[in-house]
Amino acid sequence: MKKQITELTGVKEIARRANVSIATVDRVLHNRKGVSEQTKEKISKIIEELNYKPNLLAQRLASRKTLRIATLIPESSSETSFWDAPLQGIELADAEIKQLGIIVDKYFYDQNLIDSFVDQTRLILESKPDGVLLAPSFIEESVAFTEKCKELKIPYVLIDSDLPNNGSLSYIGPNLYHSGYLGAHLVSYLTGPQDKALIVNISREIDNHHHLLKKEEGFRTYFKDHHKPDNIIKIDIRETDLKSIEHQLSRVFEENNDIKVVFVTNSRVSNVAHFIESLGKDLILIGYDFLKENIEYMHKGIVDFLICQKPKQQAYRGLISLYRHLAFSSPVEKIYFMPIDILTKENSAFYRN
Amino acid sequence: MKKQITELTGVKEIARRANVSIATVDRVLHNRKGVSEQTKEKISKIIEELNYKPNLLAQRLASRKTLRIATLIPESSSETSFWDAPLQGIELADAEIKQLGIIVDKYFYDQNLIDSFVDQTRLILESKPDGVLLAPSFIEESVAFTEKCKELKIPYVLIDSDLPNNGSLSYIGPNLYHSGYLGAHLVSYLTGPQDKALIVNISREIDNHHHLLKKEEGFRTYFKDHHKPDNIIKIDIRETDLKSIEHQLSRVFEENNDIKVVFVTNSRVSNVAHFIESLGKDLILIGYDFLKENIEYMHKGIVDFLICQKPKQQAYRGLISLYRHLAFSSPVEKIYFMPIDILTKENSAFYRN
DNA sequence: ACAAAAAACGGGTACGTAAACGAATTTAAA
DNA sequence: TTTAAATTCGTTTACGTACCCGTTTTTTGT
Repeated sequence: MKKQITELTGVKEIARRANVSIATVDRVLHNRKGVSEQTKEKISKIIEELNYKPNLLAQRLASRKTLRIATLIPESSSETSFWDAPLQGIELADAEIKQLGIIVDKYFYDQNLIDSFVDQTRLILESKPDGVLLAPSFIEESVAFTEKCKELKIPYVLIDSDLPNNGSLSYIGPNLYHSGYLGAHLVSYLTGPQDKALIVNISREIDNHHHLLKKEEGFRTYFKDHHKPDNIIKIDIRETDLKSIEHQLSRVFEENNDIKVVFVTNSRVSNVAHFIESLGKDLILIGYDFLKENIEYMHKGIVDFLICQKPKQQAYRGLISLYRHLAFSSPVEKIYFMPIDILTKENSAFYRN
Repeated sequence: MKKQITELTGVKEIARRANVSIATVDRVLHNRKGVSEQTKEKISKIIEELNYKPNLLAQRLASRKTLRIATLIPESSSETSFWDAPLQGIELADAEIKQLGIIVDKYFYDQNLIDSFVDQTRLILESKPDGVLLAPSFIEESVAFTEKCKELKIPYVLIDSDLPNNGSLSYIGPNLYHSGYLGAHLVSYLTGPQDKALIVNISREIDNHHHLLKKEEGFRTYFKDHHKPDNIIKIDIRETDLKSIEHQLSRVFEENNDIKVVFVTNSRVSNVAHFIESLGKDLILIGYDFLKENIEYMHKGIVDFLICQKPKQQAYRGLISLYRHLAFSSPVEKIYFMPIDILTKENSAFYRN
């Protein structure tokens, strides 16, 4: 004996009203072929009227296919633990959606080895995933990869840095220029217009460098607007071990003993802090990212501000929106700039990375 | 002809291995009675072995009941639009979960009328919801309400302010003390240790006041640690229309012409900004919340910093975790302090409330 | 020892949608 | 006109779990 609960919605009701079977309704819903123009129109109209929204639960349940999403980010290195956070975001999202029939395959590359990146992209393409989450450190190679994805109709989401004019489903990450601009603004609270500033770029690969240049540009622009523009010194450090860094820094400080502000364009600020601490000068130091070592120097009073953009959230959001796109074809924001967070001694304990 | 996809998981597999029916497995899963101790143990063991996790989709689909969640927050008033943001958060979450069989009933009260609050709580209890999201402005009445919820086994989540030692499922909101402390820390960047500070509390109801006092306490503690503690003046403004506010402020400024810093303990900072602008003095002004009018004064340079704690996110998170708790009995963080965000002219454009 | 009550268990349908498969109908080819 | 092919559509099973209802087994009482 069937219990007939009168449903006012659902394919069944549509089928009843249109005087067809649910299979036919299903066909027009997924606009598969095999339906005459006439009945198709009739059904469409009823769907419209009922403002039918499919039951997402039933939909996912009935569709037997398990979606596979590949993620590709740098591996955490001994030099910086920055990429721990995005990985955590991925794992968090993974835990949430794995129960819903989604498989997340994690791939990693070495930020100092272009080849490792290329290798991994090849592996990913071979595995034919349904979607890709990518942190595109190497621009040229990333473009090549995403082109292939486009050919294969694999949607992909970019995090951490963008590939302009690229056909990604979404970009989730910082607005680099503005974060540099904000850095200079903070500096302006702490200094007079005559004080000299030092910009420190620490990065081996020229490609990652692009990331840093954007921040530098923002920083310089603010100084141009509010300070004497020639008050800025800059140093590029390509040898990224601690010893080389300190060596280079000490050279700069010997040559310029009137530096008041130091702006480090990435998470390597703790290395600079280590040097400045030994220097014993009372400088203002601003850097990036919520890393353990950076926070420590902030609490010591060596680092004044950290700028941060929720790397964990970036990856988490990226995966979730990819999942929603694939599973429910939900709309996705094309560009999602993360907020530019300011961390101080006093609020870092509450920060959500 | 049935297509037999060999499932390694699921109740069916458990039933097969235990040599019982699905129904029996179901009984032990929900520990309903009607199963002998013996078979119960056998099944439990297999469940353990298989590390069985129920398919959430199927679970929700099969359970016909639609969950109802009631939300109770202040209505947006002409005096402050603060509560627009939590409402948006609620609506966002609502849109997401309504497709999953959850109904959200929204209730509102007037922050200046205790009775309206009590009335609404009564309505909510009559409707017998499965869960409640509450912004407990009036402490005593809120406690009475939550007590009844506990009796009726209705889980509830608190946002915006906490009821200490209360049996809520979760509290999602600011740590008020630390946000005040941070405010003072920012002030310290902008002033010398001799400068005088004015604390402004603007609130009609004594209950809301509790909220403000916590912030004030944090602010004062920082000053005690780093400045002369007697450098603080304080004013309580109970008549909250613009005219009264300006009248009171002008009196204070007449009596104290050496005030350098103004700390407004809630979102009414724009009113103070309006006064200070007309005053023409170059003061440092810090206040709360990402409201349109506040942002405007920040861009004018009247307001220096805004402290903000994602009210929209608070409500959103609250609803989502309530939903997950009810639908999937997911674990919930007992206390979730929101990050303490610092807004300046330069990063407000990217802020996510 | 026997009936009655209680406990233990299985069969089967439902949730709302997907999709394979086959039946019916129309159209095109001969 | 006949038949093959293509188009249009309906029936049915399946997804994994919940739970009603009826049947079998065990326990209890006399």
